[in-house]
Amino acid sequence: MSTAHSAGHSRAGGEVSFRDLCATHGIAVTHQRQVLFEVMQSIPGHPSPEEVYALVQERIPSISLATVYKNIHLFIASGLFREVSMHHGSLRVEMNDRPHHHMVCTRCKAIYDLDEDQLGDLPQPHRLPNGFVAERYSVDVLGLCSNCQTAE
Amino acid sequence: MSTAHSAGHSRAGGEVSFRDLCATHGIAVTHQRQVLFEVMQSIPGHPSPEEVYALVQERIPSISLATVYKNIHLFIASGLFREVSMHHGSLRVEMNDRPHHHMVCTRCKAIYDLDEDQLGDLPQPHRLPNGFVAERYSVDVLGLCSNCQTAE
DNA sequence: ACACTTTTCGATAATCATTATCCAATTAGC
DNA sequence: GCTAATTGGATAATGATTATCGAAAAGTGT
Repeated sequence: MSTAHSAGHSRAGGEVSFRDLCATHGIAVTHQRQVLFEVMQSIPGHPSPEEVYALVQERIPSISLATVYKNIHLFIASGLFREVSMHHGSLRVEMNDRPHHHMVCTRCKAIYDLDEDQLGDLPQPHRLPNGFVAERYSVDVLGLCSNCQTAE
Repeated sequence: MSTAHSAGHSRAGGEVSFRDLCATHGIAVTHQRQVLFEVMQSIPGHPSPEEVYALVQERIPSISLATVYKNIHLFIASGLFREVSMHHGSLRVEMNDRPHHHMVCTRCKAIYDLDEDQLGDLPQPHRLPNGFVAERYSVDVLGLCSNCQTAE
């Protein structure tokens, strides 16, 4: 039988592609990273690190929460995943009472207000999935502020 | 001279309106709330509680950080201010690799994915203020999920 | 496969943001 | 002004995340 013996390169179904991914992104392949990656891809929605930790523990009981954090950050930095919100980690309050949106610098995390009329008209949602009722839109324009464009 | 003696009601320039605001929103008027409110309104951008605390301390050196937190939350709950981001406080990761946006329930904070084509076309930004260069848009549709619509 | 170098992992202490607690001080309503 | 209810201040407690550091595993050249 043609049992795959692709030791060197790779390219079969799923398992091997993670090695390629790591090679592409220049990070080392470890067992915990592989399992972490697979578990995260299998989770719908946007789990917290603790939730990911709990699920990975089913396969690697000895894994440490610190490892989960380290590798989630590594995956984000490598571009394998992405943060849901680029906003500051601490409570931020909106004092601008005019309707507006935000420009968020993905590098330095600065948030600038962007008046609604500077953005253009947003689509009106007819019907949203799951019976969700919209109250308003909040748009983040993600990009680089002028400072961070020049910085290396 | 017609020096205002509006002891009871109010309505002059700025200072008094805070009493009205509190009355409208059913919260008690205290010195620290008044100063906190004024300081926050004078700050551009989206300061952290620590930053607000530092500035309020200039006027009320004895104020406690806990008081700042308590009243920022009170102001948000009363509708005087609003949170910049409704997202969860902990790190959330995006595993959905298709272009999409989010529906965020303002009550239970759940985040649902919303495929890009379910939303409609977004405006193309021609030129953004401060030389900001946009990479992509991220839209949060804020509202209530089906569960929270029925809940009291 | 082997020895060596570098990176990663696991355990845990440390840090940061936020919340809870509890008593003194201040408001609100007579 | 008097009394009850609310708020403020100091600080301990909690929850999330990061730093530290020796042990284990991965990467590399042979």
